[in-house]
Amino acid sequence: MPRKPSTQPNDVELSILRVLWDRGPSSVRQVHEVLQLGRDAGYTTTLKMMQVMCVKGLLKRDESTRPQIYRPSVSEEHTQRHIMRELLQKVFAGSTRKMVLRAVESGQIKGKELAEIRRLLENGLNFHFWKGHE
Amino acid sequence: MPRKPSTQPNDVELSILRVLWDRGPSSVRQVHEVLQLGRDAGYTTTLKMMQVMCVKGLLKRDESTRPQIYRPSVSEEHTQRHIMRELLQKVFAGSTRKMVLRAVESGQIKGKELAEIRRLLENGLNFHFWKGHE
DNA sequence: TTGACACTACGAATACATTCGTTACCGTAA
DNA sequence: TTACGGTAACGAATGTATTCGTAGTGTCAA
Repeated sequence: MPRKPSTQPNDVELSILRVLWDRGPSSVRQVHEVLQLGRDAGYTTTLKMMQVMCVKGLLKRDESTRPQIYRPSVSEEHTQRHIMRELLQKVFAGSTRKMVLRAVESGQIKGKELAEIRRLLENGLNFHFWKGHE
Repeated sequence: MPRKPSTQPNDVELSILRVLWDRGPSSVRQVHEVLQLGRDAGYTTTLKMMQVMCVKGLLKRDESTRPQIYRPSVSEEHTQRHIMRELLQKVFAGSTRKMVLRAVESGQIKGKELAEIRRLLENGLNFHFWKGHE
């Protein structure tokens, strides 16, 4: 009596996606070397993870080159949206207000970034407002 | 060659915590009945989960009564903060700005809640500002 | 063409997560 | 006290997640 497969990338998968999002399409070894900074897995572990992610549809692989090059098949933006939407329900019981507040709290915000956030929020809110969400 | 135990409550555990946070200390049956609305697990499954959560330190149990009463040993606020802090690194590469923006986007925001969010944000930002985060 | 070396594929190994079936307990109504 | 109905405890069952060891392939220089 097992659990159901997760719809979203898990922790390790996210760390791999992070590398690919930041540095663009890469070989397994390139990804692996960046990951080494944060943990201590073997090369074949990284390889296996990326192979599994291909099966799950999280990555695509270009086999025409050697070594093979992997790229994300999901965008950073889309993934972030999806995760936040799930979190909104699971952790914040649907309260956007509370989630936004916690998001703001979560960072050690510098004065400069603070102003930038404020500005972006005005845009974000207006955007939603004008989109017609009542 | 296994994985390391997760530091945070997983999905099912969160759904149980949600019930306890919302309705206060409850028996297994009470929790189970609320959960039934969303899924289809048996009573003993819910029981087992809550027992495991006690071992993990997520819940505490009052054995002086019958049926036994469970309460969260972690606060909703603390859990939300922790999850958001992790997410900030894993999903948003440390960009508070982007996380806040996605949080705002994630909800279908109504006009009334929109104003409230804006107000809370001013408070939140000022709070952080005055706390001295440069 | 062949050896050296890196890159791939496969599948075993093992802890974790989740779900139940079964059995043991408890308190109470009769 | 005893049977009954609900509650708890246990441990089995079975995916999933993660990690590697080992063996197979490909590339390229000498």
